[in-house]
Amino acid sequence: MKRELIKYVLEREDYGAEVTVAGWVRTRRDSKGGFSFIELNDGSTLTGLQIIADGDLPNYESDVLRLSIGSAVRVTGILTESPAKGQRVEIKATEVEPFGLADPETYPLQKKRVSFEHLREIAHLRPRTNTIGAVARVRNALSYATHQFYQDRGFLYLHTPIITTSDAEGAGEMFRVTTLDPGSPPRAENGAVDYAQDFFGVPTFLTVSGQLNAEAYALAFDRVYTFGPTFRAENSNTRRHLAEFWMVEPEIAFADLNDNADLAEDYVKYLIRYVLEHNTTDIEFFNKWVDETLVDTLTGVAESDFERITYTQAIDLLEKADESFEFPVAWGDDLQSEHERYLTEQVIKKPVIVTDFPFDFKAFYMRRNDDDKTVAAMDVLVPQIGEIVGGSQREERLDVLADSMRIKGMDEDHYWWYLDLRRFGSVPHAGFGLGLERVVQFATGMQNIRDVIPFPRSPRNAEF
RNA sequence: UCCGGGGUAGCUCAGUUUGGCAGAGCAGCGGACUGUUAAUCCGUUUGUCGUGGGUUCGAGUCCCACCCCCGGAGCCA
Repeated sequence: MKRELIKYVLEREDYGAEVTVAGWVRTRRDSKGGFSFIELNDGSTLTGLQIIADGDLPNYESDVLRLSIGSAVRVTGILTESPAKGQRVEIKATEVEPFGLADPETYPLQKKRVSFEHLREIAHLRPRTNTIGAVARVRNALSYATHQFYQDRGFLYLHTPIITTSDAEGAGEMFRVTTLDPGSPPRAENGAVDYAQDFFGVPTFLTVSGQLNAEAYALAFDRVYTFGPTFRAENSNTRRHLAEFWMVEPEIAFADLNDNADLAEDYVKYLIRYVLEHNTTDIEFFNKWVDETLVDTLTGVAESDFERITYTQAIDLLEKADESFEFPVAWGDDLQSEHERYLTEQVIKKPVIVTDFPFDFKAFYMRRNDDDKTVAAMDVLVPQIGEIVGGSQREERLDVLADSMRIKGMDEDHYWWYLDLRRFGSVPHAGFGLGLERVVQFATGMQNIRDVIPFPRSPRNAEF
């Protein structure tokens, strides 16, 4: 049987037409006038559709009165102008067909608000709540907008490997991938685990970034982007980190750090404008229930020019700051979270792109500046979230790259193919990584990153 | 991993200071009322007080160990 999504029904004005909808009951209120109100939600939009189920229905007693929150039902009826306040249209049911019911004694969700902490324990049912439902729609919109943004600009969507042998940046613990028996792995003569007998013949891991592979394709397609899951085995217990998260990584050839910053700014603004325009109902819901400054913040970001300062200028600002920081400010030390937040929230009060960080604490592949002290790196900082984008111009000069790798203590042989890209047709190129969940957090105002991904993976949590 | 705060009814939480019958609101259930919409009103059921030891006549409360959750920090996206 044909059915229509509720978000489209809510826009119709052809009263008297017959429509069929299906979804899950949010509430049922009985009137002693001999009929019931059923609020139905199918996830297509935040707003539910009100169903009027009259006592004359043949299965009113047997079925309608047993529909409670969480029950699945299909309804056919007449589109009607609602006589009461609260909604413009409603459905006067001619047929109510129940599917699976939900025992109200044991169904974990209730009409009242429950805490996000509790919803994480029922991650399989939480998409039926207003907030998590709205998060899912915004996340979907941001994903769609990402493809639209890059496709419109001629970028090639690139699928980079999930299983890798390289630890990309040398930073961050990785998840090992193996088919060896953890109880009794084969041993080499020296007693170490013999990975020659493992599936790939070498130690392998889940990727922490698709960047190195993306660089190879950028040097063939001019502009590419990846969009997929990445993994970090860090024991991070914060509201901003996950063990499995989705990252968008564009990589552009014939480009420098400035081009990179332009791209990042355009992209972030595009995403925010997209959800403001297309997810208005959800954003207003978040503005009302989660963060009442959200719409102002998002509008500000969409309309403002991001401030651009160098790391050295940032240190100057922090040293002049009339603020006592837990961590001291000194040129050569990385910016701490408190420093980043002070810059974007207190001093500049809008997104900031900080560039040209000291070589000492940045990755080997970042292009060294002429001052021989800094590299062409950039971080995009936004209020509340902090770092939302990290990127750099890549080192395209073979001798300099090799030198950087030696200084950082890396095995050049292992990266032979990456170095090849500098041997053959090397060009200046740049790219960045954007954590999708961080953007979902920013766009919704949701405080905890575990609430903006359907089934979060974090230390001690992989149940669903 | 470090610092801090927590874990008591299906949910949100009081009770722990000073050891002495296990509590409230909401949800659920029964009823009343009502074009209702976080409905309202009356009545009512519900407990491994995170787990394991210990002290005590007696432990939710005191002691020890461990587990888990939340916030902040580090790492980063």
